[in-house]
Amino acid sequence: MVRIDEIDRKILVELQTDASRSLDEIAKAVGSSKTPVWNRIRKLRDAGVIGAQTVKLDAEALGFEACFFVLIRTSEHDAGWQQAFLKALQERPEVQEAHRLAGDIDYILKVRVRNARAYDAFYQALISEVRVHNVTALLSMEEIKSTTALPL
Amino acid sequence: MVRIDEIDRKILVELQTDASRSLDEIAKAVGSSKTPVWNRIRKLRDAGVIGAQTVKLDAEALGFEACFFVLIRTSEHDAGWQQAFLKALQERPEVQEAHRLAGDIDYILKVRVRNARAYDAFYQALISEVRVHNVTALLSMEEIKSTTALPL
DNA sequence: GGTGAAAGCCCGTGCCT
DNA sequence: AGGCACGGGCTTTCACC
Repeated sequence: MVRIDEIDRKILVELQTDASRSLDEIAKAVGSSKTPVWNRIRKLRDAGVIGAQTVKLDAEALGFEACFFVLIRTSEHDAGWQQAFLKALQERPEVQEAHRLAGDIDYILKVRVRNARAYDAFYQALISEVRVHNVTALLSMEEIKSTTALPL
Repeated sequence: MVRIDEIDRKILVELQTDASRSLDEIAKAVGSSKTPVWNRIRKLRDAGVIGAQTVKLDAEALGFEACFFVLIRTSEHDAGWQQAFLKALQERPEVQEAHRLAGDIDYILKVRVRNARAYDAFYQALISEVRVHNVTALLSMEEIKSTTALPL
């Protein structure tokens, strides 16, 4: 965990809100000026705190109208199985999130696809690649909120 | 749903991979040149297909070490309750995602907090604001994959 | 719809305080 | 470490093909 002072924090808030802002604007917003802000951003980037710069695309407008949360239970816990499962998830672009969980359910995935048929294709492909004991899919009806912003 | 041709698609792939690339680089990558690419980006932005530009921050490095998926069942389905619940979610910055679901479970949230105690504080605040019938929290042990990129 | 050039702004650096 | 000023490069526009 990195040490971050108040100005760093403000810079991150700005960048996370709108990364297209100019250095001058950010500097003014955080109460400093160009050079020090630029040095801080550079340092945060080098430290890996600031990662890739991306744009948020409108999934619905682009025809990705189905979103599933997939709860997975497995009986297999050996290293080989886990590695194969991990690889399968990394390779499939429709998997937007994957977490290993504590407790009853072993994994949760967020899967974004064009429609229910595309989800079934994904599901069939996945279970043919790796053995899973139990799969529950939760279908999203409405995305109420979606952000990657951290509550700094 | 917007009509997108092959060049638009390539531009979106480039932008969602790395939005800091220069127009020249993007133009070369998609096999076109500056001005037409710029016009397409402008059009896509105006149409709302391209949204905010953000940076990905390293949550762990910044001390956000706990991530929960929260499954919520409710018995209340009237408009007033739903509005209050929605408002509560929008206002709480630790809620990174919220979806209304089809089926047994009514809502799923993704909640990012500093630690388990912070999650409990969030949970207590939420249930004091709105009545919910049943809440299950899934604790993430490991973020295997995380992307907002659509499989264009 | 693609090319080229021109204007202005912004990034990144180096120097000075 | 913060502020200033300069050069190169990039965005954005416009006129032409």
